[in-house]
Amino acid sequence: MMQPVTAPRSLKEKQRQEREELILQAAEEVLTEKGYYDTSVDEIASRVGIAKGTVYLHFPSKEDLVIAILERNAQKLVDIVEATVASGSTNREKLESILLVVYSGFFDPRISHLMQLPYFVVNSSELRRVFVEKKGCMRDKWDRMEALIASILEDGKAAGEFDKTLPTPIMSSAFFSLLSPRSFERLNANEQIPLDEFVKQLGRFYFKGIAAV
Amino acid sequence: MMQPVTAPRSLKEKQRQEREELILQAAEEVLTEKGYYDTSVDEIASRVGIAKGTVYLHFPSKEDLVIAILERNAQKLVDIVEATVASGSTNREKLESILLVVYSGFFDPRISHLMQLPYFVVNSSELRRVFVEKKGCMRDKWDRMEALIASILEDGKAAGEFDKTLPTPIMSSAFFSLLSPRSFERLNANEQIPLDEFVKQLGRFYFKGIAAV
Amino acid sequence: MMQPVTAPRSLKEKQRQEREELILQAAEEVLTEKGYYDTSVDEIASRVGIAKGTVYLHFPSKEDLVIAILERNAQKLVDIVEATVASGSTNREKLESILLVVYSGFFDPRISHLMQLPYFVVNSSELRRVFVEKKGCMRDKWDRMEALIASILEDGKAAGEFDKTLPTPIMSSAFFSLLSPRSFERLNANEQIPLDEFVKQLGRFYFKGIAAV
Amino acid sequence: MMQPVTAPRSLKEKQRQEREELILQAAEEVLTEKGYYDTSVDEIASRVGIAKGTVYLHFPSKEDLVIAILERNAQKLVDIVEATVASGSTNREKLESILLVVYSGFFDPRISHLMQLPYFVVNSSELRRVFVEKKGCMRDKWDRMEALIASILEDGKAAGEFDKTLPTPIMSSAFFSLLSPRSFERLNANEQIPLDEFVKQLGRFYFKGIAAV
DNA sequence: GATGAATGAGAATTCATTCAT
DNA sequence: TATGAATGAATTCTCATTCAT
Repeated sequence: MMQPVTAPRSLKEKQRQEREELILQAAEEVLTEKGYYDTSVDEIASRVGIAKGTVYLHFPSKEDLVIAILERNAQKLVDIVEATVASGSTNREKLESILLVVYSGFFDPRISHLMQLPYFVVNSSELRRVFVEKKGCMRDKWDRMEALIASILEDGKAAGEFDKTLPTPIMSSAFFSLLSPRSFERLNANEQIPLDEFVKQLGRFYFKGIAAV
Repeated sequence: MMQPVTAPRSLKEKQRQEREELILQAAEEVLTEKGYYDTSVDEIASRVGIAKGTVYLHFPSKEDLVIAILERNAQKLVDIVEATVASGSTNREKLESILLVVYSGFFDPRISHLMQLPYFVVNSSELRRVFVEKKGCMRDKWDRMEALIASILEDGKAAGEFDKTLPTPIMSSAFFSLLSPRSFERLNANEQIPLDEFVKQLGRFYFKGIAAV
Repeated sequence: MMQPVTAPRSLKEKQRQEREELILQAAEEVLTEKGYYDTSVDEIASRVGIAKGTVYLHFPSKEDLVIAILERNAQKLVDIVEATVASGSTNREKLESILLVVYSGFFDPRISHLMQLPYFVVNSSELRRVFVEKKGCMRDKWDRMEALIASILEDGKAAGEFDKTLPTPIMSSAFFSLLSPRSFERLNANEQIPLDEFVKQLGRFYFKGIAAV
Repeated sequence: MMQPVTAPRSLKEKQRQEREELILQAAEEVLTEKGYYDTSVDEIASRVGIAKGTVYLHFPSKEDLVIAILERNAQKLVDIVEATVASGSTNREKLESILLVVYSGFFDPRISHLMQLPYFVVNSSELRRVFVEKKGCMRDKWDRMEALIASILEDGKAAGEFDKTLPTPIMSSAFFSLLSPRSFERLNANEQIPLDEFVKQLGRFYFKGIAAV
């Protein structure tokens, strides 16, 4: 009662947070390596060095754990994209830097997961159902990113940089499609193109495609 | 009397083919709904209205069944794309018609699966291993499609239609990225854009992006 | 009615018998190679070159098929032993020749099965139950052989050749124990002893053991 | 306080050992009753009163469980035989006491399994493969027993007790053949001979058979 | 809180047996 | 009569989840 509201509590709480973070990291790791079904709670726990049961003190189910990861990643992505956008001056620069950051992230494990993981995970009736139910969380963030891109595009149109006759949704949709690092992965497997060259040319193509006439 | 010699044989064989077709269809259905791991052989069988064991008379394992579906789909896709390309006259028309046929197929269940299924299925360490081993089959077909697109793009460059300074791999990679009907699905969920309008604008954007200067 | 009792009937019947014989042979072959559970009706049928269902026209179940084989083998063994005994003149010669014929048979596939098969097959609750029930058939033959051996031993005792103070059941039991070619198999794997030398020495040992004092 | 340091550890460990022992016992029981193939992991578990999955916490597979039983039994048998041999003074006494202990064990379930189980189990192509691979374990112990018997026989020969002209392998092979309690089982079913009388007479026969001339 | 042993539903696969053709 | 496709019970093994310690 007289206790400081956050002191002893928050010590425990901090430890708790740290452990949860470790679980999330380990889970993300295994998940990316093996996909949803080949990831066992056992392996996650043993990578963290804790017991299986402890995982369940933090997340009510394997499913919830995975959802938590995806949500967190979605948030991270939004943050990165928003920060990136803020750093660009022109509308084109803003979009270019998003392109660059996402593709660079392909080799930066802290970022590459953000785009890759959903592909690895989404394929399960269980999880898909959740995505629909959790619209409030996951979907929200995705929508926010789309809105951000759309606003940049609209700004560009208003400024006469981008083609007014091309519907913004098409522009935005194309932009997202080009963002998937899978294209580059496949490309890179066959012909060795340096990443920055790839991104540069992709940008050239994209901005020519949406350029005002 | 006038019957082909293979009559009695082919009767049995025809029934066998029909049943196999039913299994493949049911499996494809469940697979698309639920993904590889949540699809049980039991459910496939019961959708066809046969016993579990019967499935194993046609396919030695669940894995083989899925592989068969993917291979068949890859072949169908190649066939469709090749036929589509043949029907176009200019290089642009050829690519435009591929775009159209793939997106139209989105609502034609016989075609929509072709592009969607691999995404749902590929995410399992088991199956991914198979894809590497089966390179001779699956990968071959995919490579063939890429080669086809690339050759159209090269022709276009030679003819002065497309931008010679843009590397063909980038053009081709971008083209494939835009092909994924997922973009449209997401788009369509939010804003109601008619499919043909979507494809038309996407084509406009793409060809402006790769147009010769 | 007026038909010859055995003519058209017996043609069919003969073919039937022949086929049954083929089935029995194939089954015995596979059974010896793989044991009861690893032998599938499918494989038996395909070795004969007939359909699985046809096997069931001859034998109501896999179990019955195996029982039939064992019974037939028991009969063959009895026949061989009885013929062998008849050919010997002294009691010792009679037993010696049984020893020899059984061990020689170890390399004669037509005989080796007779002693080996029961060991391969008997280990299944199903079959053991049957052995008890079918006492009338299998057991009978075995008993008959034991009686035959016992009578030779009794004769030998009466003739003053064998030890009267050694109970016949012990003599007979020991004789049967020594008959199992498995001992020789194991022995032969380690140290290379020629079969006839083995049998000779085994006989020497046995007859010294039961010799009259 | 006075407790050994290993207390808490060893409590868990002890329980684990106890449960494992129960599983081994139940498995041995069912195995002896039904043979390898008719023994299901389910039944073993339900005899112990635990869930199927729990069996797999102790043994990675049904096969491993059975191997564990056989190895343990082989070890027990070796131990018993070695102890028995040590207690005898003359070479004859040593062999006699082995005979006695194995046959007595026929009614002592803790011992009878040792000789019976291999016969019930070995007949499965699966397991036979394992026996070859695991030569280092199972076979080793069997070889050790054979070596022990052989050395007793050799000693007896050197001491002038046993027949020098009879090859040791034949003597040893005959001894092992006579050891199989199956002979007695059959005998006992027909004529009621007391066990110790049986063993006494069998010994008389055997030692007369190998006696020096 | 943390643990990890125990659970048991569920999945893939096999194969003796049946029966329509 | 012969066939072999179809059946489905049974088996092994896995793993998310629970709960007594």
